[in-house]
Amino acid sequence: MKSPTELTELFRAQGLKVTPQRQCIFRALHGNDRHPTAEAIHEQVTAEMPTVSLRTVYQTLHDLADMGELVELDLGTGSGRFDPNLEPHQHVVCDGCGRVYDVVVDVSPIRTPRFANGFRVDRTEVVFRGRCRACSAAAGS
Amino acid sequence: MKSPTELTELFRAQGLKVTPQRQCIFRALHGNDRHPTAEAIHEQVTAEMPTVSLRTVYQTLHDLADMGELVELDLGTGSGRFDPNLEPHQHVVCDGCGRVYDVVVDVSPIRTPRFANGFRVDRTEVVFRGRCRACSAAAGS
DNA sequence: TTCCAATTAACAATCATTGAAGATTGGTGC
DNA sequence: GCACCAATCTTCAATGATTGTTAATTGGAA
Ligand SMILES: [Mn+2]
Ligand SMILES: [Mn+2]
Ligand SMILES: [Zn+2]
Ligand SMILES: [Zn+2]
Repeated sequence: MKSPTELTELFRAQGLKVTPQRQCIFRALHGNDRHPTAEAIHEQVTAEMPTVSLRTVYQTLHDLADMGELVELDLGTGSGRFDPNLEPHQHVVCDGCGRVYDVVVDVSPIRTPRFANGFRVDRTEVVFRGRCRACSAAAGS
Repeated sequence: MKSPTELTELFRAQGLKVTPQRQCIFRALHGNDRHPTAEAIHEQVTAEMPTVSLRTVYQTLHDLADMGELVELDLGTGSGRFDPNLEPHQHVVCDGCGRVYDVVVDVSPIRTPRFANGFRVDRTEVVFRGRCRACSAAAGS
């Protein structure tokens, strides 16, 4: 994702308004590697601007996703995750706490299957599931 | 998943009752490679037994999943999918119609990442996303 | 056949997300 | 600096998938 400053320019260039709400959301996302939910961003934003609605957060997240500045992920954790990391990478998901970590793996050795029925594969997603150290310890007790 | 007959025995052996509703659900799942939603199973079941509730379908699906006779998948298609295929395999998902196909790929060449923070990876999921022939054609028009 | 715990059906509630509509405001042009 | 209006924001209702609750029903052991 671009920096808040660059996003401000980008929004203006596209004829979109740059509101304080949006800028606050830009800042909450910038450099955020926690794969936050809309709710998580909302909490972070309301700490600074208490009146911002969750609806506005969703709208801005989708605007950014539409512009390709953000990727929305569905990792089966109950709610969508938003990822400002646009580099090709894969994810590690904890079954216990739902935390998501980035990981770079070479997926090229996976042979993309060929389908007789004309299915066109656009992307290959790899998700590593398991338990983080804290959740392993908790489950063992 | 075991056959309806075997499941009947298995349920009895576990002290669970074998109701006509459950048997009908067993039959709807047996050999089903469509990765049905609870709703889809419910439709199939109500064709034969119109009074079966969706709640009962969910309950039985979860019972089967708890017994390891079924795998519940969240492939980001909006609702959970239930898979009676217990062989190791991966999935191909159409972004258009949400249909899910089985595919067997060798995931062993993917190096499971090692994490300094003690994350224990239990399984590696690979999802191939794209469009089926019908949806490619529809999108092109 | 009796009986009771397991199961079922009906329905309310939850959670994440989206729809709708009226109130507010960024920023362009004066 | 001020007026204006489309874009945006807030509020609140609605959606769709799933789960909680509870009273009525029933499988199957005795
Ligand atoms: Mn990521
Ligand atoms: Mn499958
Ligand atoms: Zn964890
Ligand atoms: Zn399709």
